[in-house]
Amino acid sequence: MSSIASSSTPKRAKPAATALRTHLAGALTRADVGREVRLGGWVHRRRDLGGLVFVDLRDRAGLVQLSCNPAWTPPEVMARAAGLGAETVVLVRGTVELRPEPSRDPSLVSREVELHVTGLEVVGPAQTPPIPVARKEKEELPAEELRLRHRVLDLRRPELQRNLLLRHRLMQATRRYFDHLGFLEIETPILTKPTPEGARDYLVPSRVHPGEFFALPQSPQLYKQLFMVAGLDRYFQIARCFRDEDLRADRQPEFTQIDVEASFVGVEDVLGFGEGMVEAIWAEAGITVETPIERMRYADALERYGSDKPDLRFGLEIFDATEVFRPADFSIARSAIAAGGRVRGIRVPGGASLTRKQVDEIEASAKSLGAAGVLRLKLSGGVLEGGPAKHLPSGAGSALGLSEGDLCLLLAGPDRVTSPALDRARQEVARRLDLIPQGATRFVWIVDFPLFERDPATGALAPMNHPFTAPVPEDLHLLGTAPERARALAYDMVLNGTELGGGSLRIADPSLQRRIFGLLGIPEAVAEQRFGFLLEGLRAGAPPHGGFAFGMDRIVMLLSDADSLRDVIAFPKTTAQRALFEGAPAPVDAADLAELHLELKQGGKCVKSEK
RNA sequence: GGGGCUGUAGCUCAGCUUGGUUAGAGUGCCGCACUGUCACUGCGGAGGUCGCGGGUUCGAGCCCCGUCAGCCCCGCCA
Repeated sequence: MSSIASSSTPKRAKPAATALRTHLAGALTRADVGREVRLGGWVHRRRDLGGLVFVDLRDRAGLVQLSCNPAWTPPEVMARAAGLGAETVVLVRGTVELRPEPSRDPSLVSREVELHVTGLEVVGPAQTPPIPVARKEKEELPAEELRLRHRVLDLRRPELQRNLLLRHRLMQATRRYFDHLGFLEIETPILTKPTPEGARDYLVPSRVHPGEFFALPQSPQLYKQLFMVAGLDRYFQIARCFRDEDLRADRQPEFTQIDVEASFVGVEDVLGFGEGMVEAIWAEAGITVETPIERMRYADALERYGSDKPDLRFGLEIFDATEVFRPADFSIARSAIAAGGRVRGIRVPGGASLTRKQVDEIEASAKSLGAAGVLRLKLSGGVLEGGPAKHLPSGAGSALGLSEGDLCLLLAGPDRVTSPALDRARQEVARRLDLIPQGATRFVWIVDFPLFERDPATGALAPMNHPFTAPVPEDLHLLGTAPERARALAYDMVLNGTELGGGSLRIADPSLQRRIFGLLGIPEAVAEQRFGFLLEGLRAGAPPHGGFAFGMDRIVMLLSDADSLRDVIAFPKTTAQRALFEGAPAPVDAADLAELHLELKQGGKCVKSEK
């Protein structure tokens, strides 16, 4: 386990020294040999040889071995050391010494030096821990439920401490970056107005105003725009956001965003800020980001990769095979094309080596996203093989661009269905053929998003991003004729198929904002009721402005190689939205509810008042 | 809201397929011994609501139904 102090210890002389200790245990080196030091830390492990007692002492910086030997340790200290239980907190005093030659193995967790103990005092007795902090090599982690229930113990593990340390450093790098560019870190309210945007709000009842509620913010979106109206010019915040949606490995009900907004900017300015930020954050993690970051239009991303968050670490680009199939007497393709769909697919170089079973699995994952089935073709011995082959004219193999040994996976249907299925198929193939280079980082900006999307059921327009997103100026004329074709001044940053963040330029003109609300079918009165305070701001004279928000937790997760957001958040919630350590949520006293003017429906339980 | 996986000692797991004597292992814990260990070693010991409830059966950790919890996915979510 590597020291977590080496990278975090500031360049001050004795950062660790306090009234009770002189050094960090894990930071002692050969240079300290001969020093009389005092340490404080946790008993990681104890090895009692009878006449000799060794203790691995752990603090934030790492481990050091305490050597208790009657030659230098008083008898009562020997006895105390022999009785130490795991995770007990002790203060020790002694001399730093080089370890005897044969045992001076720097690869040992307790390294080259040890402490010859002359004094030892238990200051924080500990119960036997219900889950182990000191794990043996290859020992499995305890069940996640137990890790979350006993979170303090879990947080003692160097792995989690390293994640939180990295998180801290990335946050500081973010702050330095924006500070240097003149951005002000300004806090926004946590108790705000309920603003339905699709996601569910967490509501907080008002005691003072019966029947009225605050909401926890889903993001500081409206407030940051108002900062621009106020003339603060450049704002950022590492902001907590709340959304009452179901969880995933990469989703928590409360999460942290790097939230940014700036005035008198164009798209290039904002993309530049985002690019510089990513450069600074990745640099802090020791990774150089190649700039400028590649850009791809939304339409191209969907056409070539089937997704607005394409993974560019491998090829397998989607191509259109509709013209090859159009003349063919092949009912699957024919009916799809007749219904306005297309035949699209991917060529897998050397993919003929995939087994039938593997391709079946790939098909199953495509089907799980709504695809009817996957057509397979492969070129083997110059002959096109596979289900659709006999319906295709000779030479179809080269028309499809296939080489010997290639596999071709095709889907027929509307893009709405085939795109996500092909995206999934790309990933499944890449994983099975090991096409993803280790350590590759492929950033891409996705630009030219549509302003609206149509609800497939009702045909109603909905904002692709949010209703304050500005249209591309050249597309303004489309608002009256074909609004679904209008593009937005919006952008997302994608890394390796994961969306890191996104943003847009906002509408500064109240009349354009009114027009957008009109297209969205939001009556003026409703708009005023929901977003009145933003609209009032716009009417007060708003500068052109725009910004973005990036998911901090997700960034830390990627850079710390964690599998779950829960490993980069100190006190996370379970997938059922419970905090096992604190025991939240919890029923409350009936009297407290009454004071909030709330009553539970039948089935709800509250605590009986004892007042 | 829907689907899947998991739940046995403090912890990690075996036992379940094919119901049948006293439910095992490693580790941790307790005791004894041990002067250079570092996953210390050796000997001994304690430790079980087989998640919970119901059912089938002469008999259930094992089969069936329900339920709770954790995780993963779809829906939802930027």
